[in-house]
Amino acid sequence: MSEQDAAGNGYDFARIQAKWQAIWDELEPFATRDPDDPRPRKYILDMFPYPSGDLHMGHAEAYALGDVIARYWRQQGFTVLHPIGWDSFGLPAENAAIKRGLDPKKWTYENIEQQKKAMKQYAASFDWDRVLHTSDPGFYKWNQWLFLKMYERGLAYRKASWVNWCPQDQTVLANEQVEDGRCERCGAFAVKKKLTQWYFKITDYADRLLDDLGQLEGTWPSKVISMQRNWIGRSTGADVDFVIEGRDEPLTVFTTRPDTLFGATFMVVAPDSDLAAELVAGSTPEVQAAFADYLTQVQKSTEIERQDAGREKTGVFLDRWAINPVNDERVPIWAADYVLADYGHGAIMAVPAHDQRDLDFALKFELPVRVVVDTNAPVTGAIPVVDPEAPIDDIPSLDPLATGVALNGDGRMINSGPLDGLSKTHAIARMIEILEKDGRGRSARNFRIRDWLISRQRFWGTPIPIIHAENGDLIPVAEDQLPIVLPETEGLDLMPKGTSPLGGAADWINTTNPVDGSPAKRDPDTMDTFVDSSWYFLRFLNPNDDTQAFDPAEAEKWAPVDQYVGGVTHAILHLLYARFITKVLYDMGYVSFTEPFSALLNQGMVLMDGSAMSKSKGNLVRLSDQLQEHGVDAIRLTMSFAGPPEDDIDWADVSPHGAEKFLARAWRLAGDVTSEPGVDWSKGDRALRRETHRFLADAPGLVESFKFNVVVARIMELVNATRKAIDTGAGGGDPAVREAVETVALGLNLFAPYTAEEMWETLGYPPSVALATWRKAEPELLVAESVVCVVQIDGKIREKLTVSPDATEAELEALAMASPNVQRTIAGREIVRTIVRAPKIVSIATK
RNA sequence: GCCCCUGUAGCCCAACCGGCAGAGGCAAACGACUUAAAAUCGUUCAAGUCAGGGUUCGAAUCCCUGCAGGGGCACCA
Repeated sequence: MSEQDAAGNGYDFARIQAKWQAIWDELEPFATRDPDDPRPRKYILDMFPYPSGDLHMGHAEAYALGDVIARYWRQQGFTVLHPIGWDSFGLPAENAAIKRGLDPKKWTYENIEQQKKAMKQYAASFDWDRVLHTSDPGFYKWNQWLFLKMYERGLAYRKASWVNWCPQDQTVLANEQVEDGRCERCGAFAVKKKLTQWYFKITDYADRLLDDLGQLEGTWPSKVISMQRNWIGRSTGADVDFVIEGRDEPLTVFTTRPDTLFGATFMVVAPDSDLAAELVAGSTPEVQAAFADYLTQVQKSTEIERQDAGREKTGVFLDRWAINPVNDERVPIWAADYVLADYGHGAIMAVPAHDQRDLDFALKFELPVRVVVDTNAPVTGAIPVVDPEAPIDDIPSLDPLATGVALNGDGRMINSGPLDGLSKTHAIARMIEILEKDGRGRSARNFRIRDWLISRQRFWGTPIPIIHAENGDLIPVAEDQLPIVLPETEGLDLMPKGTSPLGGAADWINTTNPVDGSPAKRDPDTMDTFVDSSWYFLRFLNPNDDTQAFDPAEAEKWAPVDQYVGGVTHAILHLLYARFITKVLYDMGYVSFTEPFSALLNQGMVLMDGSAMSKSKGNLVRLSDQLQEHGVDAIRLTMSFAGPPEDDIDWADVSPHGAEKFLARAWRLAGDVTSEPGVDWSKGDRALRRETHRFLADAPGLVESFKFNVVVARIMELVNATRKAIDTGAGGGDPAVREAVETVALGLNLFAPYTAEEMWETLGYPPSVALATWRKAEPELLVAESVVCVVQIDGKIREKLTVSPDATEAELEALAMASPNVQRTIAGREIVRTIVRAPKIVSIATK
């Protein structure tokens, strides 16, 4: 297949691959076993895959990049933990079971075997001793343990609420799993369903999840940080209590604009909230009927319709009234679906003059609008503007009733009693003071993020370790009873029907109440698979320990993960959950750190002709075909060389064939080296040595800043220089040539491990190049003998001087002034300024 | 609507703190090899950095405006 192609000279990747796979299997160079290894440690982790069958181009990119980093740190003298496992619970296995009658367990583990083989062929330097599968009872036992710990702390709880339901997958979805109103997995429109479900209380950690993002600044992609910030969505403002006529309890609302409280002319409650139901119950029969109609209509509308900001406002008046706490005005209470039941208090004060949504609503239902901020007035920075007497200019342009545009900018308060004359920021602070003094409000914060819904009505997941007593009590399973193992699928109907298939496993679901021995049932639901992946990185430390989830002492040694590598598709879901669980484990005292992943690299996607590959688009490039055609090393190299790792790779723009040619070229160098190992480098050709050492000096920084494409380019340069030295210069026997080729092998180990091993062996060394250490550049070889100093006159280059690298500024200036070119150019001009930056540039400014 | 990122040869991409725009690759052209082509090897070619303005002795790099592309959040009070 490749005997005579790329190189025409016998570079046969298929032969090399087969040869080294066998050697690696024997040598196991990447197992991390010695607990007393004195070397510094690095934990390099690739996001573990779902066992989907074959590896695809996306895997190939991710594992190539992660492996560069793992191999790099080994070369730098670190002991590297680089494990792999499988995120092996989840819907595809179950769907395959339903569709094709396969056992999900069998399907899963067969796929894992296939992928494992492919990963080994791909030369990923994983520690194969530490493989884990989340679908092993030995793993999910600890998932159940984690659940119980969360339950003990009140962080796992059950509540009835409107949840996202996927009618296709017949299961609930977490908020994070709904995209544009659709199930992120199957694309079906999600619908709302009221169900009692298990939640993890991630909102308790919202502040810390947001604030700690600051620690990740610089080591996480700023894109991911901002996505998480957006997702958590903290707003600051105030809670304000409104007295309701005919109700003992006040109605509390959250607002980010307490300064506009004097402009609150009505209130709105979410129609699907308990509050609306209660208020309506105290109203007239006519209102009750109208409300019932409205509620039905709201619940029929899909999430998509409801989220369309441009859609016309709807609502019903409840014929109930509240009292504005600052001016004692009676304000009507409406129900409208632009207010969400599960944000804030499910109710708002409406300030139509200064909020577009409220204004739209007021215009439609002819509710009063009162301007309380003169947005035309100048705002003078931090100093409060206190001049209530100043005239309010240009009132008509300020009239939202006329323009239909709410005034949400800053300005000077008017019509607001004690706030009059203040600017927005000062008015907000002042209003909060007033409210707090009167006990009618307080400063408050709200979050966009909701609690994490973790129950799923599916079979292939971790059973929730809770027993339901006949009287409805929830009894956690005792820790020593774990794991609650999934029943066999034989005879079980896995068809989705809205309730968990586990409910149909009579032998399994029926149990006894551990308290009194009475009949009881197990919880029929399984956990979201994101629970598994939120702590799996700790399980790698001792994956077979059946006495604890992970060993805190090992965690102390290895964790947090030094470098995490994976796709940006998990920017919110997985990474947020893992951060959350890590903080919970910290609070419980199991770990001493609060962030799981110290650094994150998001690789881009592999595209074809500008769009994601898919069978239906007909632009699918099969990894197996590419490997067959060009070999593992060429594909890995292509992935690394295509561009910055976080950019998408368009397979139409890259050249695996070019990579293959280059590897053959590099490989041939090794055969042309005629000196023996151990020759004295110092006698070698100086120019080539300088190239080699420049590379040795620069490569580490480039790898550490993820400029893999540049490192590859630098290896290419070194290969080109070495080729030239062999053919037309020093010759294959020169020690500098051996030094250069050995350096190429060390560099290629990161990107093309098979070729690197083969070269290393040809050069006369025993395996493995992956365990060889990087060489230090010799400083004296890094200083150039001469450098070019540019002379600029008024920004234009007029002369280039060849000078010693340690020429002084005075020398350079003198040299520049002595140059005929310079003299000619400045003749008759007055020199205003001369700037010298030794040894690079002399810049002369004239008048 | 709010927020973020990116625009450099035909294409993918380099360029440290602002200091000679070019490292590498792809494509192309030419040459060698070949009866010829492919493959292979060698040589060569290329833009003044999206547009406009500003700061500076000096701008791809910093600032402002605009255009183009990509992404995140979005009836979140």
